[in-house]
Amino acid sequence: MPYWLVKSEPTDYSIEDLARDRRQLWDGVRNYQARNYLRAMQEGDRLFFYHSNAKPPGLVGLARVSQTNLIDPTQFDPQSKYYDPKATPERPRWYTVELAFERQFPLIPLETLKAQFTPEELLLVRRGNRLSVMPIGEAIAPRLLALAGC
DNA sequence: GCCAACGTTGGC
DNA sequence: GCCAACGTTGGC
Repeated sequence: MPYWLVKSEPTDYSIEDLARDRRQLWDGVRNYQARNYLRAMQEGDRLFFYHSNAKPPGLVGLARVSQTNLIDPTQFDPQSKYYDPKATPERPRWYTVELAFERQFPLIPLETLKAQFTPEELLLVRRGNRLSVMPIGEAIAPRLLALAGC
């Protein structure tokens, strides 16, 4: 089963928020590459949850894909900061998934990830990487799980 | 708060 | 289709 990584600013939506809500529509992604990864997700895939713009930034938990290929409703909402005037219900642009909380674990700081993985192994530590959704290599997932104590 | 990296927009 | 200008991300 594939693994993924999703970023979120904890002031925006944190792993604690997901633990409380149990499930959350992952709306607001407005990058085509990230969207394509979202569309490729299958129910049951697991995701590492990353806190960006945090002190320190790092991995904080695990989630699971609970629903796939959902139309992001915020694209049609003029009140939403994710509103996309070029999207119509007939021709939606933005798709996403629903996440289900699995577990929180002690922070694995970005610094540790940089020390343990090469940029080739882990997209996250690639210089200048700004993708908020990315795949995790099959060989890398067990190493991350081990670091997380899972 | 700074700024490098990167994506998007829009004029031509 | 090119590319400069601009906006955003996100580490530091």
